[in-house]
Amino acid sequence: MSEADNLVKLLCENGYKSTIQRTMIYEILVENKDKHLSTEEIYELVKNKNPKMGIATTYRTLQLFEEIGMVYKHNFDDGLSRYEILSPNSNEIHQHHHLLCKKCGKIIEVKEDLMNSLEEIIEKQYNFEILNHVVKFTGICGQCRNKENENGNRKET
Amino acid sequence: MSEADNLVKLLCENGYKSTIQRTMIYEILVENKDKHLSTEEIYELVKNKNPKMGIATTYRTLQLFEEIGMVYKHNFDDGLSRYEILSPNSNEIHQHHHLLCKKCGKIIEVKEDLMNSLEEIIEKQYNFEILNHVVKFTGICGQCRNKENENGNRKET
DNA sequence: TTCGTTGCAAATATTTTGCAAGTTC
DNA sequence: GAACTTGCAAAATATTTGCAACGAA
Repeated sequence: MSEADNLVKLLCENGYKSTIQRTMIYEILVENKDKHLSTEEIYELVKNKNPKMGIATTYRTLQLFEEIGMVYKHNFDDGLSRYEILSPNSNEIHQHHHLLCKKCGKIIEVKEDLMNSLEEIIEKQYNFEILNHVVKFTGICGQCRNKENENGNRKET
Repeated sequence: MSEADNLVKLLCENGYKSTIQRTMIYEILVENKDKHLSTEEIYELVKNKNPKMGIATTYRTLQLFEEIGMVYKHNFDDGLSRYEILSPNSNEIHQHHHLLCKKCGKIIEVKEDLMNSLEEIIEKQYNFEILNHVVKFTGICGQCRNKENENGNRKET
């Protein structure tokens, strides 16, 4: 249970309460660190342990976890939101390079941090024909940063 | 109308017919080159010119356009698919750098191709606090490339 | 004429929300 | 005990599909 201390702390810091449901979802995410589980999949896994679990709670919890920066919400264009827990200790930017095959939908994860001549290397190393690529940065824009400073760090309602 | 020749050619090459609806959607996309219109928005714009237009056709057409590489399907996590026409003449990889604000949902487009020390520059230049970033490459994976060679270049059914 | 395409309506699928009951601090 | 959280069911939203009528080659 000591692992979950991190969760309790994060929730508390953001003005949220610790509940059995949130803890169970957290545990499932930790057990599946390296996967990209969908909301439905997470819900099913939690329901195995606690049959009373509701799907709405799962949606609400994962949304909350994203808000407090505990998970990353992937979008692989398969019509589902998929979540991956972020390492709590590192402040480094979590970097993921994914190769999404348009034909079979397979997701190939590239581990290395190849920002330079990335494309060339990927083309060769993975035999992957790059048709298109997108770089997305998620964060807080200037305007919101300013507002944050005005309002302190309170939770929105 | 000469612009649309490109559409007719692309459709024909892929075994599809040219229709009024496809042409109209193409024209709307060309008129809004630099925007990221949602399916609904495209549908509304086309319906202004042709009130008989159906939403299902819009969905089907945009799906088709993506398949033949005429458009890029953006995902900005706002629950909608957004489309942008791709320049037909250039074979270069269409590169987009987007700053997505998690709080207000604003999409800031970064025009420059800054792959090196990108983060540092963005942090300063846009006053954007980067929490996370993802690099996605869309294309064809090795397995599918091999299959393509076996099957020739036929349309899937 | 043949077969792809359209428009409508109904069906799916995912996610969100209202609300009463239950839980946490 | 006050305020937050849950579970259920209903609602909302986006997208897909069946099918008869239509249109393009």
